[in-house]
Amino acid sequence: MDTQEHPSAPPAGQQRLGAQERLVRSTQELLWERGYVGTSPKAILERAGVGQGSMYHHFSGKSDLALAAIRRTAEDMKAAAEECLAAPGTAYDRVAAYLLRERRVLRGCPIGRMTQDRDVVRSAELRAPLDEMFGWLQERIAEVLTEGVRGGELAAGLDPEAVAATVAAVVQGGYVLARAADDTAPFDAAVRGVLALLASQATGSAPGPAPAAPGPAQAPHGR
Amino acid sequence: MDTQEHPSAPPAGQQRLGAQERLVRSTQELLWERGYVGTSPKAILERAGVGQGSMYHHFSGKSDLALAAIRRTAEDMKAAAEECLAAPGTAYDRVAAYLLRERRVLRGCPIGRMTQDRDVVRSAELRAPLDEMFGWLQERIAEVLTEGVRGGELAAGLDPEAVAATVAAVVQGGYVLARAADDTAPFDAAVRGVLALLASQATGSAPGPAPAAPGPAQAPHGR
DNA sequence: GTCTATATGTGGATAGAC
DNA sequence: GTCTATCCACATATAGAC
Repeated sequence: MDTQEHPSAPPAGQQRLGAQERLVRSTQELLWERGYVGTSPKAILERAGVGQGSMYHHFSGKSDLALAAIRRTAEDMKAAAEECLAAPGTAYDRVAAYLLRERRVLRGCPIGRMTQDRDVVRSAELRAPLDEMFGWLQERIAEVLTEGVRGGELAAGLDPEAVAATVAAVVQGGYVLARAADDTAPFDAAVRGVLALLASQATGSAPGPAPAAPGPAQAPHGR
Repeated sequence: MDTQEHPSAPPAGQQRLGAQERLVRSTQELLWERGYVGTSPKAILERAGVGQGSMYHHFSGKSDLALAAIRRTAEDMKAAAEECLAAPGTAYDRVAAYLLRERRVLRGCPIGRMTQDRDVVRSAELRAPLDEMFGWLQERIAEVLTEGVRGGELAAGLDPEAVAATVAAVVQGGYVLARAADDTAPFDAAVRGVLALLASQATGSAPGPAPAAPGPAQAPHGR
């Protein structure tokens, strides 16, 4: 018989993980749903199914735990974006893959959301993962666009850094518009718009197949 | 001699206003700075320089006061945007004026920020002003672009609704990127990018002067 | 109308037992 | 390592005096 006598709350889907890992994952979820100020240690503990002592043993406090969660989320997002941007195809195709990838639009971006949280932005430590993630994203998109320009697929006058920032901004702003409307339509429209503008930068004399005008962008968005 | 005997805290800049108006303005500021969850009645009262009784006399509670503040802010934003979009000039010029207008980028958008607040988005009443404001904005930009297409200034293939959503998203997303970086540069880059893409939609055979390639977008952004 | 006093819950963390 | 008990401050609202 085990000495462990407290399966108090089986945290639905994290049964076989250690307390530390459960704490990080629960925090990731709550930060996404409620933001930093809106997330209390109590809520984290309940979701993770552990007691307070457990949390303060592994982490120095709320901000320390949030730091671990934010870092984890940023890494996850980076990996998801890289999967689209590193795919085979033209530069347009790869940027389109990133823009059209399946997203639960109405939930918003777990990293972008942190940006609206005063306590996060004011802490150099908590802000660092956001800065690093978005910096990387813009550079990576710019790289793809630069390849497109060098390969003759995209117009030589295109400014890769500026358009990369535009692409990243459209996604983040699309979330904002969609949440205001409680409808994914504005997100889809914004993506469609920037893709149409980008498509018109295709030279048509590219090595690869020229991108067709983007369709209605019927990405399978969840709620 | 006046019976009023409590100039307890002169609320810096709102001296001559009634308590109700001071409460609304203080709430507008605090919602912008800290969001809905991060704003306590106590903080509002302190900034407004009034007591609790005063607040609960004019408003039923925090959410009621927030509603008044959000409505006010949405109206203000609408007026500011209309000023740019209704200006004389080509469609490109008017959209550019909106995108390049002076903004305190690192503070973010007071309306867009509400979008990240769970309690706001989940309340139909609190979300309504956001929905209405962003809906109006996108329609208004689309109108301007439609005029540009009809007048032959912009390419006939341009989709005004989609590009309008893109423009609105670039602004909102630009705020997110800038706050993550604690630097206005990503905002400026995103705006520069979308303007360059839009400029390439100009036919060059327009009635008005064809827009020059957008410059470095040295808008006088404050911190 | 506006103020102060009071009430109840929660936020975030510490102490110390097992 | 993990739990429970305890602590103080604050969030939000009500009651009632002036």
